[in-house]
Amino acid sequence: MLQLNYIRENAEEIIQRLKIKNFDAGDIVKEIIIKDNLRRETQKTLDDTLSQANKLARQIGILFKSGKTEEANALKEQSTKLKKQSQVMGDKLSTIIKELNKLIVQLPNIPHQSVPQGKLAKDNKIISEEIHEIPLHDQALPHWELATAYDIIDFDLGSKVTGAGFPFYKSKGAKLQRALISFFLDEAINNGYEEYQPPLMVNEDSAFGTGQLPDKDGQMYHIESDNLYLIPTAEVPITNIYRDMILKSEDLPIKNVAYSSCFRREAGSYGKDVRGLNRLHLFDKVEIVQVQHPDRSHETLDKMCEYVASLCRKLELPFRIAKLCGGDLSFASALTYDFEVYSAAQKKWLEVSSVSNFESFQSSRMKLRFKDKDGKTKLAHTLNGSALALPRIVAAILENNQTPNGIRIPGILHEYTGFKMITK
RNA sequence: GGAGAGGUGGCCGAGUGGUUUAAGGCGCACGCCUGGAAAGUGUGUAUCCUGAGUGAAUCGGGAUCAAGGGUUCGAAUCCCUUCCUCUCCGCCA
Repeated sequence: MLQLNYIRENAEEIIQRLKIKNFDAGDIVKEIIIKDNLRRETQKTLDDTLSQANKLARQIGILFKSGKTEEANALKEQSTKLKKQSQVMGDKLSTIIKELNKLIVQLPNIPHQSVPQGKLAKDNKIISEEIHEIPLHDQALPHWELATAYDIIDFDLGSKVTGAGFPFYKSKGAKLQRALISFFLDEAINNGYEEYQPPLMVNEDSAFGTGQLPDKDGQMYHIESDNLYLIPTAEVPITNIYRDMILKSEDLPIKNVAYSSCFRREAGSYGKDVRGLNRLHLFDKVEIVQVQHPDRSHETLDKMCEYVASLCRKLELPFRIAKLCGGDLSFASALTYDFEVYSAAQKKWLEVSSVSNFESFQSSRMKLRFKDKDGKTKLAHTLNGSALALPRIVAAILENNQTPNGIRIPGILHEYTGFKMITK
């Protein structure tokens, strides 16, 4: 969420820069400024009235104590009147504030200066590519067929027991999942991240804090009886650790890593893009989260990207990095790099990680602040990235490493899997 | 799930309707003292909104004692609702 002061002072610039996100903020910003003026006016009148009432109440107290009951009773009448006034104004003020918040929450984060123009994913700018030849044999199969052929993932069983998009992983398929999770966690820990194991459900405040509510409401599973949300990513609980906190500047950067299941309704997606592991309602992911000083957050974003790239390299996967264009950038993000690995049998690039700097957008919602060296309290910057999401990595590993004799496991994982090949 | 006790500043803790403008302590920061330190001593020590000044210091108003509502001229204090913590019982991996 953008800061009210910032909107007030930079209205024109905000409108211009949000155009890169293909968002027309003109009307909303105008209305915010009008509402905000009204808010301040109303607040001033209310505060003055309350101030009078407070003074009177004190006087009455003193009069009662010194036995001047009649005088006190006379003042009471005045005080009652003021009270009624302030009640009316208070209601008005809270209505205005509610309306104002509703408006502010509609504004997406401002894209970083470097975000390229564009509307769709095809307008994203590929900024680097590390590819190598994947020699596939004649009978090469897409991963969903490999999964059945080697009996390592069972999609039908998932459909029977739960529904589409909830696969079972079996035997070496299950072991491969565990191996990847451990590998990703160990790598992150070696890079200075602290491991957390978060709750898989969060309350409404947390879902709002990281920006899932109100705009992605339908994408989360909601448990109505307890008003809890199943997390779509560990980003939500891990970032919300710091909600309503004022950190010390020496606490920064905070580097956390968490493995979690991720639950996504994925309402409205069908077709060949969702085959096999390409899109699931439930999947596993290791997520890295950082809280950083505003001056250093973009430097940190680059480091996080370099880290994610190192994972792809170690897994011997061809990958490329795209800087998202304005139109593809998420609501809360200022700058995002997408990582895609090449899945040879599908002949497709699969998105496996999204590394973003939210700048102060999440912090503002969460009231995540820090005391800077100059003694001032400022909003911190938050960043996160998948490092990495399992299903598509698994898809790419299976497809790219298939041989007539079985599926080869990348060397770096051998100590985690305990086997080098998946055979029939 | 049932019964009971609670939730006060960074932390501990006093406070059951009116100089509480939240005591006192610890911690922290700065100063004094000291050859240096400890001890001692003094001062300061939340957040948000807002007005004047003005992108500084400063001065003023309002809000916040888990959250929200209510009673009252006046609420940390009384009442209601929700959330959370602890103890006992029940259930249970």
